[in-house]
Amino acid sequence: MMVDLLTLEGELLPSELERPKRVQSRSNRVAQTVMVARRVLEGEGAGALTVRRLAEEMNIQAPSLYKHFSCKTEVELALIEESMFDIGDVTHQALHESGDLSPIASLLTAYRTHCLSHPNLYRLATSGHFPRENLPEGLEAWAGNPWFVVTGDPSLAQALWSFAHGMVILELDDRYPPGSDLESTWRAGTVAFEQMVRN
Amino acid sequence: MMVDLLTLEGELLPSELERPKRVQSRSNRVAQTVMVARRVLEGEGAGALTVRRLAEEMNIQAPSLYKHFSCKTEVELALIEESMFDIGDVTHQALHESGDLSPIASLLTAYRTHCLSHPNLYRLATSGHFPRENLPEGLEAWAGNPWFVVTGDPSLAQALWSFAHGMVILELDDRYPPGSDLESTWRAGTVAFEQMVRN
DNA sequence: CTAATATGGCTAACGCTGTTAGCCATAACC
DNA sequence: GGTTATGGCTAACAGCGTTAGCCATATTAG
Repeated sequence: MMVDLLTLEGELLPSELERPKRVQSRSNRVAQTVMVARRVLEGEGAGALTVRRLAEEMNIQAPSLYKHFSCKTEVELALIEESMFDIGDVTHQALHESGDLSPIASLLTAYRTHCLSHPNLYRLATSGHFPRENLPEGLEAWAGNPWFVVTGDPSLAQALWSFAHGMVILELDDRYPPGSDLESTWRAGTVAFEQMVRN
Repeated sequence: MMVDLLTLEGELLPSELERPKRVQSRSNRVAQTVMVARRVLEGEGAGALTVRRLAEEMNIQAPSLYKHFSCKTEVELALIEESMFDIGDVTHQALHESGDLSPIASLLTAYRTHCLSHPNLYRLATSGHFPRENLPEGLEAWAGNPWFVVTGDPSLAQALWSFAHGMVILELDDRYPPGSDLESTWRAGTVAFEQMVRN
């Protein structure tokens, strides 16, 4: 992982990458479809996100959508891209508004709060095959950079992100035994990684 | 989380729970179906696991399967149960065969190795809605116990498991940037949690 | 031993999914 | 003004999980 460095507050910190641009701008109809898709997905879950349902929401017939998209996964790709931009924005912001929290705690809190409030979008964006080739260049690196910033180490960054994703996805899927004190679990993980950057 | 304690090697360690029994034994045809389902799923992925395909493998017609299962998810439930037993066995064994590794390192290594070598079964067992109500009583607690044993604390146990699951599922879905040094990432996470139990 | 019942196959079909082919009206362009 | 691209439409296909209903065999009850 190649990363530029700059001096910030006397410490060597990874520079913040530039927010990438979308590959190609969307036509009106495409943008509208993605909007509708997002609303349906977030409101009613992946099961409701069907081609016919999207068409119905736009008052056209299902096959007409194929004049704008080559397949359903292309719509989902747009949603994944939006989700990654959103998460990137939220996590970058958490770096600048840590308050009295440690950078790691701030990042984790922001990540958890945002992702849990967009469960279906998060699941879509983080489960199954990752369409790396069809995403804007630099998006993945930009979205992942905050994890590197707060740890200062690529391996620790990935480990921290893995912990955060595991927590979120398991919480979303109701995977922890009933009555689990997840606040405490987040705290335990936070401390574990905080201890790693102090040394 | 209520856990019995016993004295082991001078330390207070959580007792190992008893391996639960299956709720009801399977008829021949049911057992055969689950076997076939597992083979198809592991060999060709979730997309190949269709009712018609299962029937074809057994030389019967698709609707005939409904004489043995009320729905497809019941077959998947059996696979989830098997997967949890397998993972539980592997992780419990890792506790007794740590070698020169720390208990945490041993557990994580065993978990990673096993889960990565059964990708489709792991995805099925750990993604989406968790059918807690339809699993054998005690299975969840038994399978989760090793995480508690190596940490000595429920919150730390859940945090460690979340890290491990995040790592495995993200690795399975090819979610880490190409060229990532995942060995190093596992090591970083391992150290982070090991440091938490020393203190 | 016979009659009733349960077991486990079968075919046909339904409603849903994503998707394709092909037709046609309007809009834009040389 | 003729040509082409845009973006609708209907009809239809294959595959999905699933249901209804029929029927032969196996098991059990009287």
